[in-house]
Amino acid sequence: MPATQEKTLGQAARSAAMRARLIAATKQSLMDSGYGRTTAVDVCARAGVTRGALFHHFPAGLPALFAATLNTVCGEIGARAQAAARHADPRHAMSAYIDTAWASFGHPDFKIVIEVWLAARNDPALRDALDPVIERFRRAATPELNAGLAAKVGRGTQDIAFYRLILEAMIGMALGRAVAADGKPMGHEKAVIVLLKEIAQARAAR
Amino acid sequence: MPATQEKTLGQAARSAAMRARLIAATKQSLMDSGYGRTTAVDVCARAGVTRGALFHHFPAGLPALFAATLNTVCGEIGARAQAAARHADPRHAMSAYIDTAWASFGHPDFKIVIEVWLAARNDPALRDALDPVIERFRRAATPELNAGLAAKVGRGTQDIAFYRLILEAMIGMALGRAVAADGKPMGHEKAVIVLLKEIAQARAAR
DNA sequence: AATTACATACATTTGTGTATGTATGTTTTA
DNA sequence: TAAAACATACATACACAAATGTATGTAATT
Repeated sequence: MPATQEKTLGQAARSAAMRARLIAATKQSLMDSGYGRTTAVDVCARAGVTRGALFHHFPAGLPALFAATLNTVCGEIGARAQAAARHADPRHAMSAYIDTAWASFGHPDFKIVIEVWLAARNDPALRDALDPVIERFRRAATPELNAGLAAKVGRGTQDIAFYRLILEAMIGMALGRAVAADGKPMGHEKAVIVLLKEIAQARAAR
Repeated sequence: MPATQEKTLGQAARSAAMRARLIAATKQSLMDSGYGRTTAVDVCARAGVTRGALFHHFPAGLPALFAATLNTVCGEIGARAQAAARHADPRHAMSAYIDTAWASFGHPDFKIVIEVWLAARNDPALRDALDPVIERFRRAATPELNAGLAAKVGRGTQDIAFYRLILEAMIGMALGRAVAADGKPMGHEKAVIVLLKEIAQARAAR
């Protein structure tokens, strides 16, 4: 039972657990209320604590909590991509990359990234807090800055353009899912993925 | 001079002019503050009127104003697409379509669509107000529902998948521009457009 | 004279930052 | 190894800002 566990947990572990709870509550709130309605009050209500707890663990307030949440979500996304990469067929690098990328962008959680990322555009405090996370993502997703990625997608101008096309299409589909009435997939996603793979194979066969 | 013009305008025209001013102010606010910071107070300050004027012309308040703004912006986007279509080379239907589509999605104003559209996801009142506008757009952009569009992009499963790929990539790039620090284009957009056209021609040559 | 087109004023709500209180845990010291 | 001393982890309370809806006032049109 959690009550006794909490007793025996020690304050460091308790602290980490509370941070995780607050981040999970923030994810929840972002998922079903969006950034605009994700307030400190709402998050704390979901986490079952008062704002005192939030300000204790995140003295900088909501922006810091959003940054931590985005960091967590991006970590999970990266982990999913890596897991998908393990199951991918290494004989078709580009097809494999498309699968791994869609494992990231196609996941419902990506809505969180979109919400927070878009909101940061007009909120200087949030933008500052998010900057390191965004920069980390940018480096990971830019072939010119990521040798491993470049090895997969190629280094030519055409290769990079194709890589960008893949990425932008996936972001577009992720946005479409985020604004869909119920967050359900839109139906044509699979067909687009298949088409991208066909194009990739045609390009490889050239 | 506007002062005397306003005198001789008649109340119907004045009313229309004020609505237009409020909508323009809303566009401005959405462009440089985003949805979250676009409030009735802010819009009215930009328009140089009090909230009394807003509530007079839009008794339902901000949601109605957002709907009217989105409607206006979508109209302008459609007009730009039509204008671009006139200059397009009719010999390459798909290439032409890509140009006209990018004339719409590549325009800075598309940020407004994204902001409002995404916000509507979590605001029932706004969603209700926006529903007709969104439905209109959906019908216009779905080949299965729009014969003219289907004639351009084709009716086969593959054709529609390629059409979706184009659309999603453009939406992705539009989102990227919307979240960019200064709303500037991202650099790879042109290359992606060119690549899409090449793919289109390769498909046509099959 | 009646309606339209606004402005003004007020009450209410909602969120935020901060200051202070208190219980629980942890370390230090006797 | 108690017990005192301190730190941590929250909750409570208050002052304040900003936005909203509405009600009422007033000048200009028709």
